[in-house]
Amino acid sequence: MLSNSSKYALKAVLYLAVNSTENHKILVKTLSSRINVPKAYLSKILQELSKHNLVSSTKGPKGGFYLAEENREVRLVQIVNTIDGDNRLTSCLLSLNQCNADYPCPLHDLAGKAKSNFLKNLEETTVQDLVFDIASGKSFLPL
Amino acid sequence: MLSNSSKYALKAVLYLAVNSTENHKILVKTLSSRINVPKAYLSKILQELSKHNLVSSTKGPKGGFYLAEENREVRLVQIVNTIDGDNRLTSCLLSLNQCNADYPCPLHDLAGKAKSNFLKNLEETTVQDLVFDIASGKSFLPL
DNA sequence: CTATAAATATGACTTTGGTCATGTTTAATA
DNA sequence: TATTAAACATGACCAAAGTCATATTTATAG
Ligand code: FES
Ligand code: FES
Repeated sequence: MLSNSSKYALKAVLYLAVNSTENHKILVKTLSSRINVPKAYLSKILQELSKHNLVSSTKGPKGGFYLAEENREVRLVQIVNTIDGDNRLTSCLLSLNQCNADYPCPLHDLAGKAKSNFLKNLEETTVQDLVFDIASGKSFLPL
Repeated sequence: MLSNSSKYALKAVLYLAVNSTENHKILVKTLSSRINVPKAYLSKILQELSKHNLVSSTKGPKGGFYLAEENREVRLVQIVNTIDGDNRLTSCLLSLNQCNADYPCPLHDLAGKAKSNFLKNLEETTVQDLVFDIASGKSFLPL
């Protein structure tokens, strides 16, 4: 459903969302040990996210990664699509084509509703929304 | 969500369900061209399914693959689990642990219902059920 | 009983996703 | 302005999924 890489990306963004601000940046090294993702690999993922303006960063001493206000409005689907590519979530379960409700495969009804529901949620939900859930104790950040 | 291999497995089983009987067996070669899956690869998948008694086969001249009556009662989840392993469908979206509703990750509610719904459907639905849908024009076999 | 047609078993090859290491650029600070 | 601490860029390496080829076993039919 989601690749390992986008799981890592989501964990990293959520950790930053909860723990960082513009004047409290976080080092890759720290992030790595906190969310339990290999440092070098996490680095590559963060750079990709940074290039697409989904997270913020500054170089040099006192630098690090953080989430600016704008980054908190990012929708989850942007993160997933940036890492996994666009059609991982929209392809049909049986063929490799787009899923098409007018010409549904036998599994379409089994998963179709679930799948489109999930996709819709990813499109509608922002990083900030998830932070609210965490803050209110509705969900927990796995480390 | 599903690996390529299990997509192929499902397509193959469905094709057999619709087009084969005990005295109308189908060659790998034929199946391969009909469902558009590389012959050698399909072979390997069918052998795996056969070993787990999810499809039937006989060797030698006039041999081939087919679905016996018992095979039509197979549940989709058996096919997927045989090919993909057991926990591809039950793992959490963020961590690598089992998904746990009592300690939900931030994505759990987003996808959790969808995911468990899909899983439940896979567990409840038999091959035969899908054949009914195809026969009644509710769904279509992608080739 | 022999020849042949099929699945089956095994393993090698290829591609892709994931992992890591090394060097380069940028910014702070002394 | 020199030093240094950090992200950034690039590419090599490894493991797993997917792909294919070859040899073996089994059953039919003549
Ligand atoms: S057509 Fe196959 S999942 Fe929608
Ligand atoms: S706990 Fe993460 S999906 Fe359920």
